[in-house]
Amino acid sequence: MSTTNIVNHHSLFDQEQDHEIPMQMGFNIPFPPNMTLPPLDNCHHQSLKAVQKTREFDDHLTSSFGGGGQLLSLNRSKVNSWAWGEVTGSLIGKRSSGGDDQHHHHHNQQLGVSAIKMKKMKGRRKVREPRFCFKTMSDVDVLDDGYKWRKYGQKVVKNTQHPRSYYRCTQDNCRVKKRVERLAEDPRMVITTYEGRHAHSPSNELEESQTQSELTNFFW
DNA sequence: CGATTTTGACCAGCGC
DNA sequence: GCGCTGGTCAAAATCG
Repeated sequence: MSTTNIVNHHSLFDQEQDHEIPMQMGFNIPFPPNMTLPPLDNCHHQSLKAVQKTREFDDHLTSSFGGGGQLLSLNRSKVNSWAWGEVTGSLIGKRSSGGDDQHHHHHNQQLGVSAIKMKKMKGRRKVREPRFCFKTMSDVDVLDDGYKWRKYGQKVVKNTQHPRSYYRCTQDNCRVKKRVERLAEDPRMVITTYEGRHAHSPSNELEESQTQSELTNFFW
């Protein structure tokens, strides 16, 4: 059961016009998909407010959806995403974490880079990549979001029972990553965190239902 | 046999 | 500096 809870969310969104949703939800961040610009901080807050207004989220942006919806919360980090890469847009320095990331993450995160890549990346600056996560009640860990992912790591994080899995988009030149873990306090919950934006479409030829594609557009 | 997962090693950042 | 931690690599194992 609950193969893709995400499908259930559709019922909540379908009355909305497709092109309206991303703006309202704030995930359509006004910077190009090649991620040369940071996910502007101020955009963050406004989006959340928009979410509340539009979707009647509560103050903590946590809410149960009706009709069997299982997306319980949405969260978007404004300062905790970091990456290495070329910078063609605005540069940003490191800023302190505002503690706005997932409540279950008690600290700032920085991306690790391999030694080889490190050499290549020498001299380049840090750029933040957009990141957001959501909590889902689900039996399956990996929700089908229309993209293809390859697992590249698994780690047991401190103070948690369940390991965290790391995935990368299989598309060439797409460095979007996601990680999946179960909430320690409630193992029924799956936390999915996306990092970066796809510079391509899901390209999931078959079995991409309309529900899924709509949701895909909605999120990323 | 190519694609993907598994898994320990390795690395950078951080706090002390 | 040292140890801890989370993120990534990469070789081997496994899958389809």
